Amino acid sequence: MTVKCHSSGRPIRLFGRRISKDELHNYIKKLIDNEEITQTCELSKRIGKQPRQIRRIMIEMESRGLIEFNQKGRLLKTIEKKNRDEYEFVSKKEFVKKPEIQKWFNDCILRDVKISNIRNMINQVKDVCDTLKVTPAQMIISKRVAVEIWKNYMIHFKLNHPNKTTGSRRVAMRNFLASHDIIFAFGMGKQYGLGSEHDRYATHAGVCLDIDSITKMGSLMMHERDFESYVWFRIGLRTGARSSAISSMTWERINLDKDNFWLEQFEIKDKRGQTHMTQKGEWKKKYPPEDLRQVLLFWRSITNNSKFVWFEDQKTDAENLKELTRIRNRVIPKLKEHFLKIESKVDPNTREYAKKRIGHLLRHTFAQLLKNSGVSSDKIAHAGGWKTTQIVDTWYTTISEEEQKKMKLNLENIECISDIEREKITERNECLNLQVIHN
DNA sequence: TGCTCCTGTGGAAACTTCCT
DNA sequence: AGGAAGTTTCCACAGGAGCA
Repeated sequence: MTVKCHSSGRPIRLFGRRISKDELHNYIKKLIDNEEITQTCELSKRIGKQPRQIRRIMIEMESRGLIEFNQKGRLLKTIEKKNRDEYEFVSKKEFVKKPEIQKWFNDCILRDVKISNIRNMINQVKDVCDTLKVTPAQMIISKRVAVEIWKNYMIHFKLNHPNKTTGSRRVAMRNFLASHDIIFAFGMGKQYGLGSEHDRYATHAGVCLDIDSITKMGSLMMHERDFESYVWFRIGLRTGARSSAISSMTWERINLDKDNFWLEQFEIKDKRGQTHMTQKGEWKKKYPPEDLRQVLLFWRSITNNSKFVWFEDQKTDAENLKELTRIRNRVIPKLKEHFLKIESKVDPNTREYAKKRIGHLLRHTFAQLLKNSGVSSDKIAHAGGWKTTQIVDTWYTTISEEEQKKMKLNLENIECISDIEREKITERNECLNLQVIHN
């Protein structure tokens, strides 16, 4: 009924003045475009009409193509708007308004630290303040005071949480202190419990799904017709990519030609200057085996996504980035479910890791299986997109037992026994033989 | 004294899980 | 669902050890 009324073109009041529907639409569009207001309630306040009424007008505007909605019927946000919202959210907090934290916050922004990481660090330092009932200003009176406060906090923390890691807290505290010129010479932070050593250095090197478990997991997924997980699983095992790189794959970056099969994945962990969906990172070109080409052909045949491998294009980068999270949150728990059905057959270290990070286990498996088959670390580093072999050797792979046994054989073939030792060994063996005969 | 090799250190990004 | 809390990677370089 209301729609009918509007379609007749009856004038609408805006701030008491009679205007046409077009004029109202234009007014709202200006608010959305110029002031980046995307919330219905916020618009309703600005215009002085009920949110429900605004909502109806917005639906009309959408049908006329003036504005765009995402799949949930909300106004599309741009990535710039999303970022500004996040910065605003953090800077509005009481703790961040304190001048010492404000300065630190600004320093982080200047250094291009990601807002999510800034927020994490601020919360860590806030915990120190809350625990010991001190203010940020009190913490930075002097280096001595800062160290004393930190020591007290660590004692309290370790007594209450003996099993929790402390690395990120140490880094956050140092970061905060550095903003106020309290810095430690290289290697000296450790003396005050403020070193940056890793909590668990490379404890998961060598975790790897064996071929048998891989086959079983794959069969389970296919049997349950969980094709999405299966395709993800196979891409992970064949490319060694991180979950963010898998989830952001696009069809245009995949060449499915039989004789020239390659694909590109966008890794964001290091900012290298290239951009994909507004994130900085680097495209890595990979040449996976034919079996993955078949899997991808199959996946394309049962899905209709034209741009992205995993989801429909959501029109803006901000919305697409949300989709990356969604697909990850959907697939990885499913992978874990499948894993739990075969877990008893996997070695303990791998099992423990798989329960924590099944998605990343695929990357570990990729590296370790290549290592087991005799591929050198620098080639693995190149294939998996690591900058150097350091990470491959320390965090991912160990020399397999099989390789060590092979080396043993090699060593046995290299003579290094003196004549005297050889004679003694022969004598001893003869003695033993005699004893055996006597017994 | 200067070179190479190697490990430790620093800083932070990515990611998972917990909580509301 | 989204933020807070917590865990695991990742790169790059400082600086010590060994050597000529």
